[in-house]
Amino acid sequence: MTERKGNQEVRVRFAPSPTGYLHIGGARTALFNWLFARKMGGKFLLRIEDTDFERSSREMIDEILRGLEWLGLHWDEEIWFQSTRLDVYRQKVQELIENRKVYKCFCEKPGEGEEEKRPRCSCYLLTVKEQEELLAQGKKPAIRFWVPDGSTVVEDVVYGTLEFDNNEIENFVVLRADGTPTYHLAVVVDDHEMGVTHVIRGDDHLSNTPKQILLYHAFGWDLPVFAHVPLILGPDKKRLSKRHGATSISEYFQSGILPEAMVNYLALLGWSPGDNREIMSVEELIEAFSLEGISRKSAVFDPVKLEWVNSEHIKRCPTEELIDKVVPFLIEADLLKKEEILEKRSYLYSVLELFKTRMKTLRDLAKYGRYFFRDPERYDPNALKKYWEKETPGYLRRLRKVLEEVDVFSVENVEKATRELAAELGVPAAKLIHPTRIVLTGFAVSPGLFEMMEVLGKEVVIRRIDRGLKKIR
RNA sequence: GGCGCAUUCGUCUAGUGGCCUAGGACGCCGGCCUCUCACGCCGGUAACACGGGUUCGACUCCCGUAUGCGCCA
Repeated sequence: MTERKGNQEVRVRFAPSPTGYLHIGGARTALFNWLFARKMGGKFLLRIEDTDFERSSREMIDEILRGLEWLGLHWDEEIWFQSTRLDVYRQKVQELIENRKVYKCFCEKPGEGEEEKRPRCSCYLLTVKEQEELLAQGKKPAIRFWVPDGSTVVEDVVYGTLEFDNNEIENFVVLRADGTPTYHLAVVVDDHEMGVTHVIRGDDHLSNTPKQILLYHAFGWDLPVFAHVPLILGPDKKRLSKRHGATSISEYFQSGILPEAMVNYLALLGWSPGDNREIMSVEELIEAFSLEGISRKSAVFDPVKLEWVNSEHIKRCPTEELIDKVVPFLIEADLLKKEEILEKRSYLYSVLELFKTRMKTLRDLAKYGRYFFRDPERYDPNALKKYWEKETPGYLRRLRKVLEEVDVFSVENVEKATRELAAELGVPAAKLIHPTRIVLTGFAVSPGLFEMMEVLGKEVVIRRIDRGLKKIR
Protein backbone atom coordinates (compact mmCIF):
# COMPACT_ATOMS: atom_id res chain seq x y z
CA MET A 1 0.00 0.00 0.00
CA THR A 2 2.74 2.40 0.87
CA GLU A 3 4.96 1.45 -1.99
CA ARG A 4 3.80 2.21 -5.42
CA LYS A 5 5.64 0.43 -8.11
CA GLY A 6 8.08 -2.27 -7.26
CA ASN A 7 11.19 -1.09 -5.56
CA GLN A 8 11.29 2.44 -6.76
CA GLU A 9 13.18 4.62 -4.30
CA VAL A 10 10.95 6.45 -1.88
CA ARG A 11 11.23 10.23 -2.17
CA VAL A 12 9.30 12.49 0.15
CA ARG A 13 9.47 16.16 0.78
CA PHE A 14 8.77 18.81 3.33
CA ALA A 15 7.69 22.07 1.71
CA PRO A 16 7.45 24.92 4.17
CA SER A 17 6.58 28.43 3.21
CA PRO A 18 9.02 30.89 4.80
CA THR A 19 6.34 33.29 5.88
CA GLY A 20 6.76 32.26 9.48
CA TYR A 21 8.89 30.21 11.81
CA LEU A 22 8.84 26.43 12.00
CA HIS A 23 5.80 25.67 14.09
CA ILE A 24 4.67 22.54 15.86
CA GLY A 25 2.42 21.38 13.06
CA GLY A 26 5.00 21.88 10.36
CA ALA A 27 7.61 20.17 12.45
CA ARG A 28 5.43 17.12 12.83
CA THR A 29 4.70 16.97 9.13
CA ALA A 30 8.42 17.19 8.49
CA LEU A 31 9.02 14.49 11.08
CA PHE A 32 6.53 12.07 9.52
CA ASN A 33 8.13 12.59 6.13
CA TRP A 34 11.57 12.12 7.57
CA LEU A 35 10.66 9.01 9.55
CA PHE A 36 9.07 7.48 6.50
CA ALA A 37 12.09 8.25 4.32
CA ARG A 38 14.46 6.75 6.87
CA LYS A 39 12.25 3.74 7.39
CA MET A 40 12.07 3.04 3.67
CA GLY A 41 15.67 3.87 2.99
CA GLY A 42 14.53 6.73 0.80
CA LYS A 43 15.24 10.42 0.46
CA PHE A 44 13.87 13.33 2.46
CA LEU A 45 13.84 16.45 0.33
CA LEU A 46 13.29 20.04 1.21
CA ARG A 47 11.50 22.62 -0.86
CA ILE A 48 11.03 26.22 0.11
CA GLU A 49 7.77 27.63 -1.16
CA ASP A 50 8.86 31.21 -1.34
CA THR A 51 6.83 32.60 -4.20
CA ASP A 52 5.01 34.99 -1.90
CA PHE A 53 7.73 37.61 -2.04
CA GLU A 54 5.85 40.02 0.17
CA ARG A 55 5.73 37.71 3.12
CA SER A 56 8.76 35.47 2.64
CA SER A 57 12.12 36.26 4.09
CA ARG A 58 15.62 34.88 4.29
CA GLU A 59 15.45 35.08 8.08
CA MET A 60 12.47 32.78 8.15
CA ILE A 61 14.17 30.31 5.87
CA ASP A 62 17.17 30.21 8.18
CA GLU A 63 14.89 29.90 11.17
CA ILE A 64 13.11 26.93 9.61
CA LEU A 65 16.35 25.24 8.64
CA ARG A 66 17.70 25.75 12.15
CA GLY A 67 14.55 24.18 13.55
CA LEU A 68 14.86 21.12 11.33
CA GLU A 69 18.52 20.72 12.16
CA TRP A 70 17.83 21.03 15.84
CA LEU A 71 15.25 18.27 15.61
CA GLY A 72 17.77 16.18 13.71
CA LEU A 73 15.67 16.06 10.55
CA HIS A 74 18.50 16.34 8.08
CA TRP A 75 17.51 16.60 4.47
CA ASP A 76 19.00 14.97 1.44
CA GLU A 77 20.13 16.64 -1.76
CA GLU A 78 19.94 20.32 -2.60
CA ILE A 79 17.13 22.47 -1.33
CA TRP A 80 14.62 23.48 -3.98
CA PHE A 81 13.47 27.08 -4.07
CA GLN A 82 10.28 27.85 -5.89
CA SER A 83 11.35 31.43 -6.39
CA THR A 84 14.03 30.22 -8.82
CA ARG A 85 11.57 28.20 -10.86
CA LEU A 86 9.07 30.76 -12.03
CA ASP A 87 10.06 30.23 -15.66
CA VAL A 88 9.51 26.52 -15.34
CA TYR A 89 5.97 27.04 -14.12
CA ARG A 90 5.16 29.40 -16.95
CA GLN A 91 6.58 26.96 -19.41
CA LYS A 92 4.48 24.16 -17.96
CA VAL A 93 1.41 26.32 -18.18
CA GLN A 94 2.28 26.95 -21.81
CA GLU A 95 2.12 23.19 -22.33
CA LEU A 96 -1.32 23.14 -20.80
CA ILE A 97 -2.38 25.99 -23.06
CA GLU A 98 -1.18 24.10 -26.09
CA ASN A 99 -3.02 21.00 -24.99
CA ARG A 100 -6.16 23.03 -24.36
CA LYS A 101 -6.38 22.05 -20.71
CA VAL A 102 -6.66 25.65 -19.60
CA TYR A 103 -8.16 28.90 -20.84
CA LYS A 104 -7.63 32.60 -20.41
CA CYS A 105 -9.83 34.31 -17.89
CA PHE A 106 -10.42 38.04 -17.90
CA CYS A 107 -12.58 38.28 -14.82
CA GLU A 108 -11.69 41.16 -12.57
CA LYS A 109 -10.29 40.11 -9.23
CA PRO A 110 -12.94 40.50 -6.59
CA GLY A 111 -12.14 43.57 -4.53
CA GLU A 112 -11.25 43.52 -0.88
CA GLY A 113 -14.09 42.69 1.41
CA GLU A 114 -16.24 41.63 -1.48
CA GLU A 115 -17.79 38.49 -0.11
CA GLU A 116 -20.20 37.63 -2.88
CA LYS A 117 -19.72 34.30 -4.47
CA ARG A 118 -18.86 34.54 -8.10
CA PRO A 119 -20.57 32.10 -10.39
CA ARG A 120 -18.23 29.73 -12.14
CA CYS A 121 -16.15 31.76 -14.47
CA SER A 122 -17.38 31.54 -18.01
CA CYS A 123 -14.52 33.14 -19.88
CA TYR A 124 -13.94 29.87 -21.68
CA LEU A 125 -16.93 30.86 -23.80
CA LEU A 126 -15.07 33.86 -25.18
CA THR A 127 -14.26 33.65 -28.85
CA VAL A 128 -10.73 34.12 -30.07
CA LYS A 129 -11.77 37.49 -31.38
CA GLU A 130 -13.20 38.63 -28.08
CA GLN A 131 -10.04 37.49 -26.38
CA GLU A 132 -7.91 39.50 -28.73
CA GLU A 133 -10.00 42.57 -28.13
CA LEU A 134 -9.60 42.26 -24.39
CA LEU A 135 -5.87 41.72 -24.75
CA ALA A 136 -5.71 44.77 -27.00
CA GLN A 137 -7.39 46.78 -24.26
CA GLY A 138 -4.44 45.86 -22.08
CA LYS A 139 -6.36 43.35 -19.97
CA LYS A 140 -4.09 40.74 -18.39
CA PRO A 141 -5.67 37.31 -18.28
CA ALA A 142 -5.27 34.71 -15.59
CA ILE A 143 -5.00 31.14 -16.75
CA ARG A 144 -7.69 28.84 -15.44
CA PHE A 145 -7.81 25.09 -15.49
CA TRP A 146 -10.71 23.65 -17.35
CA VAL A 147 -12.16 21.07 -15.00
CA PRO A 148 -13.62 18.18 -16.97
CA ASP A 149 -16.94 16.52 -16.18
CA GLY A 150 -17.07 13.42 -14.07
CA SER A 151 -15.47 12.77 -10.76
CA THR A 152 -12.03 12.56 -9.29
CA VAL A 153 -10.91 9.84 -6.96
CA VAL A 154 -8.35 10.46 -4.24
CA GLU A 155 -6.61 7.41 -2.88
CA ASP A 156 -5.19 8.36 0.47
CA VAL A 157 -3.19 6.04 2.67
CA VAL A 158 -4.65 7.61 5.78
CA TYR A 159 -8.16 8.52 4.70
CA GLY A 160 -8.88 5.76 2.22
CA THR A 161 -10.71 6.27 -1.05
CA LEU A 162 -12.49 9.57 -1.51
CA GLU A 163 -14.52 10.50 -4.54
CA PHE A 164 -15.14 14.11 -5.47
CA ASP A 165 -17.72 15.33 -7.94
CA ASN A 166 -15.94 17.56 -10.43
CA ASN A 167 -18.98 19.84 -10.43
CA GLU A 168 -17.87 20.88 -6.99
CA ILE A 169 -14.50 21.95 -8.26
CA GLU A 170 -14.30 25.38 -9.78
CA ASN A 171 -12.21 26.13 -12.81
CA PHE A 172 -9.30 27.14 -10.67
CA VAL A 173 -6.53 29.51 -11.58
CA VAL A 174 -3.13 27.99 -12.33
CA LEU A 175 -1.33 31.16 -13.38
CA ARG A 176 -2.30 34.56 -12.02
CA ALA A 177 -2.65 37.61 -14.21
CA ASP A 178 0.69 38.82 -12.92
CA GLY A 179 2.35 35.67 -14.19
CA THR A 180 2.88 33.99 -10.83
CA PRO A 181 1.81 30.38 -10.46
CA THR A 182 -0.76 29.32 -7.90
CA TYR A 183 -0.04 26.85 -5.18
CA HIS A 184 -1.68 23.94 -6.98
CA LEU A 185 0.31 24.37 -10.14
CA ALA A 186 3.66 24.85 -8.45
CA VAL A 187 3.17 21.93 -6.10
CA VAL A 188 2.29 19.52 -8.85
CA VAL A 189 5.09 20.61 -11.15
CA ASP A 190 7.66 20.52 -8.37
CA ASP A 191 6.58 17.23 -6.87
CA HIS A 192 6.76 15.68 -10.28
CA GLU A 193 10.13 17.10 -11.17
CA MET A 194 11.55 16.25 -7.77
CA GLY A 195 10.45 12.68 -8.27
CA VAL A 196 8.33 12.72 -5.14
CA THR A 197 6.73 9.32 -4.64
CA HIS A 198 4.76 10.02 -1.47
CA VAL A 199 3.09 13.28 -0.60
CA ILE A 200 2.77 13.41 3.17
CA ARG A 201 1.23 16.67 4.32
CA GLY A 202 -1.36 18.27 6.56
CA ASP A 203 -4.95 17.32 5.95
CA ASP A 204 -5.84 20.94 5.34
CA HIS A 205 -4.73 20.03 1.83
CA LEU A 206 -7.04 17.06 1.50
CA SER A 207 -9.79 19.08 -0.14
CA ASN A 208 -7.31 20.54 -2.60
CA THR A 209 -6.00 17.18 -3.68
CA PRO A 210 -8.58 16.56 -6.43
CA LYS A 211 -7.46 19.73 -8.17
CA GLN A 212 -3.91 18.56 -8.07
CA ILE A 213 -4.83 15.14 -9.31
CA LEU A 214 -6.60 16.78 -12.22
CA LEU A 215 -3.38 18.59 -13.01
CA TYR A 216 -1.38 15.36 -12.87
CA HIS A 217 -3.86 13.90 -15.34
CA ALA A 218 -3.66 16.94 -17.59
CA PHE A 219 0.11 16.65 -17.70
CA GLY A 220 -0.07 12.91 -18.17
CA TRP A 221 2.03 12.24 -15.09
CA ASP A 222 1.83 9.39 -12.60
CA LEU A 223 0.26 10.17 -9.28
CA PRO A 224 2.27 10.05 -6.09
CA VAL A 225 0.87 8.23 -3.07
CA PHE A 226 -1.02 10.66 -0.88
CA ALA A 227 -1.01 10.53 2.90
CA HIS A 228 -2.74 13.34 4.72
CA VAL A 229 -2.02 13.73 8.38
CA PRO A 230 -4.53 15.32 10.75
CA LEU A 231 -3.99 18.77 12.12
CA ILE A 232 -2.74 19.65 15.56
CA LEU A 233 -5.18 21.60 17.68
CA GLY A 234 -4.97 23.88 20.66
CA PRO A 235 -6.76 23.15 23.94
CA ASP A 236 -9.88 24.81 22.52
CA LYS A 237 -9.89 22.27 19.67
CA LYS A 238 -9.10 24.96 17.16
CA ARG A 239 -6.17 24.65 14.85
CA LEU A 240 -3.03 25.31 16.87
CA SER A 241 -1.88 28.87 16.46
CA LYS A 242 0.05 31.61 18.18
CA ARG A 243 -2.97 32.39 20.30
CA HIS A 244 -2.35 29.15 22.14
CA GLY A 245 1.08 30.18 23.34
CA ALA A 246 4.35 28.68 22.29
CA THR A 247 3.97 27.19 18.84
CA SER A 248 7.42 27.87 17.46
CA ILE A 249 9.91 25.05 17.66
CA SER A 250 12.61 27.50 18.69
CA GLU A 251 10.68 28.40 21.81
CA TYR A 252 10.90 24.82 22.96
CA PHE A 253 14.59 24.75 22.29
CA GLN A 254 14.94 27.82 24.48
CA SER A 255 12.80 26.42 27.23
CA GLY A 256 15.03 23.38 27.60
CA ILE A 257 13.21 20.68 25.70
CA LEU A 258 15.48 18.01 24.26
CA PRO A 259 15.11 17.55 20.52
CA GLU A 260 14.73 13.80 20.95
CA ALA A 261 11.90 14.43 23.42
CA MET A 262 10.21 16.79 21.00
CA VAL A 263 10.53 14.23 18.25
CA ASN A 264 9.21 11.50 20.52
CA TYR A 265 6.22 13.54 21.63
CA LEU A 266 5.39 14.83 18.15
CA ALA A 267 5.58 11.34 16.69
CA LEU A 268 2.97 10.18 19.17
CA LEU A 269 0.60 13.00 18.22
CA GLY A 270 -1.52 11.49 15.52
CA TRP A 271 0.47 8.34 15.17
CA SER A 272 0.81 5.25 17.31
CA PRO A 273 3.25 2.37 17.14
CA GLY A 274 0.30 0.08 17.80
CA ASP A 275 1.56 -1.09 21.15
CA ASN A 276 1.81 0.68 24.47
CA ARG A 277 5.21 2.22 24.04
CA GLU A 278 5.50 5.88 24.99
CA ILE A 279 9.14 6.73 25.42
CA MET A 280 10.96 5.90 22.23
CA SER A 281 14.33 6.75 20.77
CA VAL A 282 14.62 8.08 17.25
CA GLU A 283 15.87 4.68 16.11
CA GLU A 284 12.86 2.98 17.63
CA LEU A 285 10.54 5.47 15.99
CA ILE A 286 12.06 4.83 12.59
CA GLU A 287 11.79 1.12 13.12
CA ALA A 288 8.14 1.29 14.17
CA PHE A 289 6.91 3.99 11.83
CA SER A 290 4.32 3.35 9.18
CA LEU A 291 1.85 5.53 7.34
CA GLU A 292 -0.90 3.10 8.27
CA GLY A 293 -0.40 3.96 11.92
CA ILE A 294 -1.40 7.58 11.31
CA SER A 295 -4.70 8.58 12.83
CA ARG A 296 -7.51 10.38 11.04
CA LYS A 297 -8.40 12.40 14.10
CA SER A 298 -6.81 15.72 14.92
CA ALA A 299 -4.94 15.82 18.19
CA VAL A 300 -4.69 18.44 20.90
CA PHE A 301 -1.18 19.54 21.70
CA ASP A 302 -0.44 18.99 25.39
CA PRO A 303 2.63 20.82 26.72
CA VAL A 304 2.32 19.01 30.04
CA LYS A 305 2.81 15.64 28.46
CA LEU A 306 5.65 17.04 26.38
CA GLU A 307 7.39 17.97 29.63
CA TRP A 308 6.86 14.50 30.98
CA VAL A 309 8.36 12.97 27.85
CA ASN A 310 11.20 15.43 28.19
CA SER A 311 11.83 14.47 31.81
CA GLU A 312 11.96 10.82 30.81
CA HIS A 313 14.55 11.55 28.16
CA ILE A 314 16.57 13.61 30.61
CA LYS A 315 16.58 10.70 33.05
CA ARG A 316 17.76 8.37 30.33
CA CYS A 317 20.38 10.76 29.03
CA PRO A 318 23.89 9.77 30.14
CA THR A 319 25.04 12.37 32.66
CA GLU A 320 28.21 13.01 30.70
CA GLU A 321 26.08 14.12 27.74
CA LEU A 322 23.62 15.96 29.89
CA ILE A 323 26.38 18.24 31.13
CA ASP A 324 26.89 19.68 27.67
CA LYS A 325 23.19 20.22 27.21
CA VAL A 326 22.71 21.98 30.52
CA VAL A 327 25.79 24.17 30.41
CA PRO A 328 24.37 26.76 27.99
CA PHE A 329 21.48 27.37 30.34
CA LEU A 330 23.82 27.79 33.30
CA ILE A 331 25.90 30.26 31.37
CA GLU A 332 22.81 32.14 30.31
CA ALA A 333 21.70 32.35 33.93
CA ASP A 334 25.16 33.59 34.84
CA LEU A 335 25.78 30.65 37.15
CA LEU A 336 28.76 29.46 35.19
CA LYS A 337 31.42 31.07 33.05
CA LYS A 338 32.61 29.62 29.78
CA GLU A 339 36.15 29.32 31.05
CA GLU A 340 35.01 27.31 34.07
CA ILE A 341 33.41 24.51 32.08
CA LEU A 342 36.44 22.26 32.07
CA GLU A 343 37.46 22.65 35.68
CA LYS A 344 33.87 22.34 36.91
CA ARG A 345 33.05 19.35 34.80
CA SER A 346 33.32 16.73 37.49
CA TYR A 347 31.39 18.97 39.86
CA LEU A 348 28.65 19.34 37.26
CA TYR A 349 28.63 15.60 36.88
CA SER A 350 27.93 15.10 40.58
CA VAL A 351 25.33 17.82 40.62
CA LEU A 352 23.44 16.32 37.69
CA GLU A 353 23.59 12.85 39.17
CA LEU A 354 21.67 14.31 42.08
CA PHE A 355 19.43 16.58 40.11
CA LYS A 356 18.55 14.88 36.86
CA THR A 357 15.65 12.86 38.22
CA ARG A 358 13.91 16.06 39.27
CA MET A 359 14.35 17.95 36.02
CA LYS A 360 11.53 18.42 33.56
CA THR A 361 13.52 20.74 31.32
CA LEU A 362 17.19 21.48 30.81
CA ARG A 363 16.49 24.86 32.26
CA ASP A 364 15.42 23.47 35.62
CA LEU A 365 18.89 23.22 37.10
CA ALA A 366 19.48 26.92 36.49
CA LYS A 367 16.00 27.68 37.70
CA TYR A 368 15.69 25.57 40.83
CA GLY A 369 19.28 24.61 41.59
CA ARG A 370 21.01 27.97 41.95
CA TYR A 371 22.37 26.88 45.29
CA PHE A 372 24.73 24.50 43.56
CA PHE A 373 26.52 27.57 42.27
CA ARG A 374 25.75 30.42 44.64
CA ASP A 375 25.28 30.86 48.34
CA PRO A 376 21.62 31.55 49.01
CA GLU A 377 20.79 35.25 49.02
CA ARG A 378 17.55 34.85 50.84
CA TYR A 379 15.74 32.21 52.78
CA ASP A 380 12.21 31.17 51.93
CA PRO A 381 10.00 32.65 54.68
CA ASN A 382 7.60 29.73 54.56
CA ALA A 383 10.45 27.31 55.03
CA LEU A 384 11.67 29.28 58.01
CA LYS A 385 8.23 29.42 59.52
CA LYS A 386 7.94 25.71 59.23
CA TYR A 387 11.36 24.50 60.32
CA TRP A 388 13.23 27.30 62.10
CA GLU A 389 12.67 27.10 65.82
CA LYS A 390 14.23 28.95 68.70
CA GLU A 391 16.55 26.04 69.49
CA THR A 392 17.69 25.80 65.89
CA PRO A 393 20.68 28.20 66.03
CA GLY A 394 22.12 26.31 68.94
CA TYR A 395 21.72 23.00 67.17
CA LEU A 396 23.34 24.33 64.03
CA ARG A 397 26.30 25.67 65.95
CA ARG A 398 26.82 22.19 67.37
CA LEU A 399 26.40 20.65 63.96
CA ARG A 400 28.93 23.02 62.48
CA LYS A 401 31.45 21.96 65.06
CA VAL A 402 30.80 18.28 64.43
CA LEU A 403 31.05 18.64 60.67
CA GLU A 404 34.29 20.55 61.03
CA GLU A 405 35.71 17.35 62.49
CA VAL A 406 34.69 15.15 59.57
CA ASP A 407 37.77 14.45 57.52
CA VAL A 408 36.38 12.72 54.50
CA PHE A 409 33.22 14.65 53.69
CA SER A 410 31.30 11.72 52.28
CA VAL A 411 27.58 11.00 52.39
CA GLU A 412 28.12 8.23 54.92
CA ASN A 413 30.36 10.21 57.25
CA VAL A 414 28.29 13.34 57.13
CA GLU A 415 25.08 11.46 57.75
CA LYS A 416 26.63 9.51 60.59
CA ALA A 417 27.91 12.67 62.24
CA THR A 418 24.56 14.41 61.91
CA ARG A 419 22.52 11.53 63.25
CA GLU A 420 24.87 10.93 66.15
CA LEU A 421 24.59 14.57 67.11
CA ALA A 422 20.81 14.38 66.97
CA ALA A 423 20.90 11.36 69.24
CA GLU A 424 23.20 13.14 71.63
CA LEU A 425 20.89 16.14 71.68
CA GLY A 426 17.95 13.85 72.15
CA VAL A 427 16.06 15.27 69.17
CA PRO A 428 14.88 13.72 65.91
CA ALA A 429 17.43 14.10 63.11
CA ALA A 430 14.83 16.13 61.24
CA LYS A 431 15.42 18.97 63.70
CA LEU A 432 18.92 19.27 62.24
CA ILE A 433 18.21 18.23 58.69
CA HIS A 434 15.55 20.76 57.78
CA PRO A 435 17.26 23.87 59.08
CA THR A 436 20.49 22.76 57.47
CA ARG A 437 18.74 22.41 54.16
CA ILE A 438 17.39 25.93 54.50
CA VAL A 439 20.77 27.30 55.32
CA LEU A 440 22.40 25.48 52.42
CA THR A 441 19.79 26.11 49.75
CA GLY A 442 17.41 28.76 50.96
CA PHE A 443 14.53 26.38 50.42
CA ALA A 444 12.65 23.62 52.17
CA VAL A 445 12.95 21.48 49.07
CA SER A 446 16.06 19.96 47.57
CA PRO A 447 17.73 16.64 46.80
CA GLY A 448 18.79 14.48 49.72
CA LEU A 449 20.63 16.60 52.27
CA PHE A 450 23.62 14.35 52.84
CA GLU A 451 24.18 13.74 49.17
CA MET A 452 24.08 17.46 48.67
CA MET A 453 26.54 18.11 51.45
CA GLU A 454 29.01 15.76 49.86
CA VAL A 455 28.65 17.45 46.49
CA LEU A 456 28.87 20.97 47.88
CA GLY A 457 31.88 20.07 50.00
CA LYS A 458 32.90 20.86 53.53
CA GLU A 459 34.04 24.38 52.93
CA VAL A 460 30.81 25.52 51.33
CA VAL A 461 28.66 23.73 53.87
CA ILE A 462 30.44 25.30 56.83
CA ARG A 463 30.38 28.70 55.20
CA ARG A 464 26.66 28.54 54.52
CA ILE A 465 25.89 27.43 58.04
CA ASP A 466 27.80 30.44 59.32
CA ARG A 467 26.06 32.75 56.92
CA GLY A 468 22.70 31.35 57.87
CA LEU A 469 23.33 31.73 61.55
CA LYS A 470 24.28 35.32 60.94
CA LYS A 471 21.49 36.27 58.60
CA ILE A 472 18.52 34.40 60.03
CA ARG A 473 16.94 35.59 63.22
C1' G B 1 -23.55 28.18 2.12
C1' G B 2 -21.42 23.85 -0.60
C1' C B 3 -18.02 19.86 -0.27
C1' G B 4 -14.86 16.87 2.74
C1' C B 5 -13.15 14.73 7.28
C1' A B 6 -13.62 13.47 12.24
C1' U B 7 -16.17 11.92 17.00
C1' U B 8 -13.21 5.95 22.79
C1' C B 9 -11.41 8.66 29.92
C1' G B 10 -9.91 16.25 30.79
C1' U B 11 -5.64 15.11 27.04
C1' C B 12 -2.64 11.46 23.75
C1' U B 13 -4.18 6.75 22.34
C1' A B 14 -5.06 0.80 21.90
C1' G B 15 -9.16 -1.44 19.85
C1' U B 16 -10.54 -3.39 12.79
C1' G B 17 -17.93 -8.17 15.05
C1' G B 18 -17.43 -12.11 20.21
C1' C B 19 -10.64 -11.89 23.80
C1' C B 20 -13.99 -5.24 26.25
C1' U B 21 -17.37 -5.98 33.10
C1' A B 22 -13.03 -1.14 26.95
C1' G B 23 -6.26 -1.68 27.74
C1' G B 24 -1.89 1.82 28.18
C1' A B 25 0.14 6.88 28.96
C1' C B 26 -0.06 12.16 30.75
C1' G B 27 -2.78 14.79 34.43
C1' C B 28 -5.38 14.45 38.97
C1' C B 29 -6.28 11.85 43.88
C1' G B 30 -4.54 8.34 47.70
C1' G B 31 -0.72 5.04 49.79
C1' C B 32 4.39 3.16 50.32
C1' C B 33 9.51 4.80 50.44
C1' U B 34 11.66 9.06 53.18
C1' C B 35 15.28 14.34 56.04
C1' U B 36 11.80 17.77 52.37
C1' C B 37 10.33 17.73 47.29
C1' A B 38 10.88 14.90 43.24
C1' C B 39 12.15 9.92 41.34
C1' G B 40 10.50 4.94 41.98
C1' C B 41 6.70 1.43 43.39
C1' C B 42 1.41 0.29 44.50
C1' G B 43 -3.68 1.69 44.05
C1' G B 44 -7.80 4.91 42.52
C1' U B 45 -10.67 8.53 39.32
C1' A B 46 -12.45 8.85 34.39
C1' A B 47 -14.52 7.43 27.94
C1' C B 48 -17.10 4.12 23.25
C1' A B 49 -21.48 11.86 21.04
C1' C B 50 -26.87 10.58 20.14
C1' G B 51 -30.81 7.80 17.46
C1' G B 52 -32.06 4.09 14.18
C1' G B 53 -30.82 -0.26 11.61
C1' U B 54 -27.62 -4.97 10.01
C1' U B 55 -26.28 -9.30 13.07
C1' C B 56 -27.12 -14.74 17.40
C1' G B 57 -23.77 -10.66 18.99
C1' A B 58 -21.68 -4.17 17.96
C1' C B 59 -16.73 0.57 20.31
C1' U B 60 -16.05 -2.01 15.84
C1' C B 61 -20.50 -2.40 9.67
C1' C B 62 -24.69 0.88 7.34
C1' C B 63 -28.03 5.27 7.61
C1' G B 64 -29.46 9.68 9.95
C1' U B 65 -28.83 13.70 13.84
C1' A B 66 -25.62 16.69 16.66
C1' U B 67 -21.03 18.82 17.44
C1' G B 68 -16.14 20.07 15.89
C1' C B 69 -12.53 20.94 12.28
C1' G B 70 -10.79 21.69 7.27
C1' C B 71 -11.22 23.35 2.17
C1' C B 72 -13.68 26.41 -1.39
C1' A B 73 -11.84 31.92 0.68
